[in-house]
Amino acid sequence: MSDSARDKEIVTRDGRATIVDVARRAGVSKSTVSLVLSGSSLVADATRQRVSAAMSELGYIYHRGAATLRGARSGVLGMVINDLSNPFFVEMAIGIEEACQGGAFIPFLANAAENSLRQLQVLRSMREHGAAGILLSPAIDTQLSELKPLLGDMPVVQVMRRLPGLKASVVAPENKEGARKATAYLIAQSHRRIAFVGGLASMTVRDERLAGYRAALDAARIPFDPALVIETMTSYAGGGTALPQLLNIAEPATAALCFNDVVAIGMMRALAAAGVAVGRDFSLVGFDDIEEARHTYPALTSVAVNGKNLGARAAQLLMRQLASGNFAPETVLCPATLVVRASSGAAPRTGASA
Amino acid sequence: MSDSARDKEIVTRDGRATIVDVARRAGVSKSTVSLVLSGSSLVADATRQRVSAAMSELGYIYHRGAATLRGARSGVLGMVINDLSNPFFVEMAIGIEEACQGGAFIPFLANAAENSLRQLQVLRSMREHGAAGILLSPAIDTQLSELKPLLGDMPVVQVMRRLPGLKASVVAPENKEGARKATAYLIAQSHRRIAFVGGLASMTVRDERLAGYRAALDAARIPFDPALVIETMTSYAGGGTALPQLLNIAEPATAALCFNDVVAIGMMRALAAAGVAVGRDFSLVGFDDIEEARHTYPALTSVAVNGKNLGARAAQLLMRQLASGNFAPETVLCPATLVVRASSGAAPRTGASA
DNA sequence: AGGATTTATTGGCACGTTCCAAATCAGACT
DNA sequence: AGTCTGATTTGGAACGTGCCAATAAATCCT
Repeated sequence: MSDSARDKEIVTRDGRATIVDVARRAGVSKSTVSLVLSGSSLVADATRQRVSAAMSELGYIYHRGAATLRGARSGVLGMVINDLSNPFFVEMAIGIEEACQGGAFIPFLANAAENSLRQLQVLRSMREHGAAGILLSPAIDTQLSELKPLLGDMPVVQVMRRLPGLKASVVAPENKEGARKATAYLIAQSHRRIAFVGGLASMTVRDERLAGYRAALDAARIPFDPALVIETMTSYAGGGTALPQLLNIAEPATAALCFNDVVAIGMMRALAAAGVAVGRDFSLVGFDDIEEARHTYPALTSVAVNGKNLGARAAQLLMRQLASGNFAPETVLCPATLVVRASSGAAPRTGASA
Repeated sequence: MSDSARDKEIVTRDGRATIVDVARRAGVSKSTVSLVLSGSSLVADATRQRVSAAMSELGYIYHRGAATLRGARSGVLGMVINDLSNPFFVEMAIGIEEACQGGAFIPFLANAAENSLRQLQVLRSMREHGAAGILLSPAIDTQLSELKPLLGDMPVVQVMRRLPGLKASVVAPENKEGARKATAYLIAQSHRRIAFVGGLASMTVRDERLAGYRAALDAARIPFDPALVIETMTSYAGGGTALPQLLNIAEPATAALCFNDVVAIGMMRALAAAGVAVGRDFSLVGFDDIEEARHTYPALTSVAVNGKNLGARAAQLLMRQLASGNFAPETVLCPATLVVRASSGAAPRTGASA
């Protein structure tokens, strides 16, 4: 009995069928099943169909672990995003997803929430699973030294954020130029006391945007006033906290360029609560142009970065590098254009300047 | 030469060190390294340290594929979310993430964007990688028959959404009761022409919320008018399209309960554009209470579901089931409470009723 | 001291897949 | 009939890790 019984029990163990089970069922060798799996043209049509039938009859599932063991690549891309509570990064993630549609890769997202320890765990886990590549927007306090050994030889594309010194491709918006344009626009609206609000000093993105702000001031011969530059958390709440420091001073600000839209919207709410008419008494400009910027009241003027496009470009770059095997770091800058809406306008005439 | 050379070359192949390489370097057997890896108390402290040192010297990375091959569980949870452009689901995902902090599991997120084909791919990929369990918010048009074989014996917890007939745990808000409370509140504000706006008929969540809406009407002896129930896409844009059908009719609506906040906010914008004062001329109530609801103007009255809590509860349930090995389906209902803000108020006295 | 028990360590096999070289087969041609 | 060619198919032999049974070393008990 034992011999015939062994022949009959096709599915071994805990219900998970293997290619050997499939092979036995279809009356071929496991090698043939493997060929069918990889879509090889070597196998005859009739055989292919017999094997496919056996697979679905047994509810076969491919065991990727066994495959990566033999060196096969896994077909997953890891995205590591750090601030999913900022809609901009969600739009970026969606852009990445969409760019991968129909391609050979499936992206998985992990949110590290600015926790660099968690970021390390997540990256390690992705590497352990044999991710083919990584799309990374590093946590604010990421240490280069701890990140480097973990990434090893995995192809990495940095999106939006960038870790100085990391030898990896970068896809980012023209932060400096965008901020310069926005500030120049406010100056053209005859604002002279223009604040820069939001973000923490350790963020490279903020450095770039701040540099654009200063460049525009310099070009207009407006002196830079450190009192008008305020660090905050990059959250709705953060935007609110900045307000007193801008209005309760000798020469109050009449306009603000915010580090991003989330901060701007938080600030807009605080302004409304303080009875200041945004767009008339005070001009507000955000950055990123998230979808919500169109729905605020008044609608928010913002520097459009197009997060979806940014994500898509990054995903395309990574997939192109994976396909070609050439991982030389590249830098892609995406345009940032000013979108004027109702939250900004001419400076009120009460100011000290002409 | 060949013999001594073979002994010296610790790291084989393409730079990836194995447990055997580590063992040789530390002067122990691979079994001992394996024990160190699993944190066993069997291994002596001195040995453990020697092994750990060897691991970091070689830049060893654990090969999870090989481990799952031997039957080990992978430590990843898969979350499959379908509408990441709805901030509610983002909040839910963050809740899941937070609940996994410090636990033994790392959650990976995949966005299927209501594409059931993609959802299948993503689920298959997660299963192939040996995910320990799945947190699923199924795509709208998911077919039970195609989902079932793919899930197989993987533990699944459905969050927010639910696929009728799927034998898996569910964590969801009290949709019916929440909608009932919101509608009763509008009735108490003396509204009589109350619309229900948004969502598509195929959504179970909508069915439940609509049922609550009807229950409140029935309790107040207000006749149900199908003309006041409008299907839309669950997007900002969708909310806007509904407006003409509510105002350009014989007895216009004076209030609306929206399927969710995104629809409500879209509708609020359309109302503002039409010159209708939200909160005075027209009362608007959303559902979910996403963070943005507090930032609209006027601030949006909404039925608070607490997406973070919902996600956290689901993650806890799944992890508890994984720890105990008992996968009997459970149902967890989370409270939904009405949060009144400025977007709703008493009905204008121009109406036909008392 | 000698066995019993505990504490550390170790080979070797198995897991499910891919790849390679080799084998088989069906015609076609010499 | 034998040989060649191209089209299919097939046995292994890895890949890196976990587990089990066995061993070696150290400690205990009487």
